[in-house]
Amino acid sequence: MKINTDPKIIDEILTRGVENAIVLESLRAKLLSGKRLRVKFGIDPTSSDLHIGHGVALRKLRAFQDLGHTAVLIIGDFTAMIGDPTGKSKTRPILSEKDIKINMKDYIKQASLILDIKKVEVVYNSKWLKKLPFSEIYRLSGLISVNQMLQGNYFGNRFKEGQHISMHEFFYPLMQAYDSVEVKADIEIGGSDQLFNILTGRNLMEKLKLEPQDIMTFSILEGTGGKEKMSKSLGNYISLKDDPSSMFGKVMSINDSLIIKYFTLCTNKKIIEIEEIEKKLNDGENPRNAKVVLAEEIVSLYHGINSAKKAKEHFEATFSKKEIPENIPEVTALANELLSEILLKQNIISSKSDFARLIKEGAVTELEGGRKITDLKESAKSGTYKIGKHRFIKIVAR
RNA sequence: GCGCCGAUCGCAUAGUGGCAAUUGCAGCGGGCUGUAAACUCGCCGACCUAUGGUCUACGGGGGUUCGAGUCCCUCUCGGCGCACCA
Repeated sequence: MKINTDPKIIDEILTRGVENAIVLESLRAKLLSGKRLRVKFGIDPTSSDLHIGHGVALRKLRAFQDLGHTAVLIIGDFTAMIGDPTGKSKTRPILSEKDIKINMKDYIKQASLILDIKKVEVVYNSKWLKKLPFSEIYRLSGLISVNQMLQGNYFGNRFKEGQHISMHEFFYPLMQAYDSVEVKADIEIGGSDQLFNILTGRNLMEKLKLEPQDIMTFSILEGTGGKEKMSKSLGNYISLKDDPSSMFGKVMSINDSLIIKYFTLCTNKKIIEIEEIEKKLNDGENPRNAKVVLAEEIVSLYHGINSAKKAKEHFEATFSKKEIPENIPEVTALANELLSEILLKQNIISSKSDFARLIKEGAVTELEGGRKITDLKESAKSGTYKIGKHRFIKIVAR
């Protein structure tokens, strides 16, 4: 495949959602040169699914692919065992090999939702890191200065505050850096929280008299709550594996202030169109409308346009018009069985005390009769029940 | 090895010997509507014969006390400092 050097496309790659481009002019020159570049993106299998925050970098990687460059996807099966200390105030627990294997299992499958996976060079960093003899690690770590490690970044803060820093944590940036050496990266991309690690790669390559990689980092995508970065452990993430409906719903639930950022980072909408939307929002247009467009865009990227349309209909029926959704889970109830017991068995409520609270708050309704349940000892009758805003269950009594 | 500090409900935090325990985040519910947003009010250990009652909970074990998250002893884990060694 020939390398596309269209300056317009290159310009968008270099700017859209980009926080740091180091060195910008070198990047541009490389991309314009027509040379096939090796673009590295590393991801640690620390959780079992990828979310649209990962999608930001993966989509950028795809953009490079579309120009004809080589995407090098590093699965950090080795680094995951140590745990990236970035942004953590505490040392991260070391994951077991077993956990990592489970997590790795369908990373590739998920990544292929975005990447042209046949053309991706997928590599596992245990391949080289596992074999590195101590003498070599000793030599490599000699090339990185502790002063640098402690300057300004998270290690620095922890050091100043007198918090524990384990020696092994210093190896994380070093390992990530060594990955770059091993795969001969021309460019490494990642979230802006990875800047220090990626810079260490650039640094190490220089010390080893290699052409140093250039760097692109992207703004970190906030999760649905709007404050914290999207992450599985915070439960504020939109997974690439989410089914169309819940993906749609989660996008609808993002904080209004994130709409433009999501458009920029998570969709292919043209910049001009995004600016148009932004203008309308500033003019007081209902953010809901922008979010519907956003949700449809995002869902169709991962599930196709038809599923996206269906998800939209489903959402509007359920939440805008408050209709009863289709596909409500159905259970059969035994005679005299209590409603609370059924809900508990179905994991819809967490305890009978929980049920008592919900009843007190008027959250349980029997839909056909439009009747609020007020009795704790209500026995299960046939009907559709709604618990809160989005928990539904259909009961068939025998 | 010595010394100091710490361990509380998912996370983070408060806690004079009367505590199912403060506050923030997250979560859940009601209201409102623009939606699973924002705002607002409320909830947020379990169980029951349920405007009350019982049980279980502040790292583990023991003790003092009418009563212990709070005091004492001990163990475990973690952090920091010092010493030692190079």
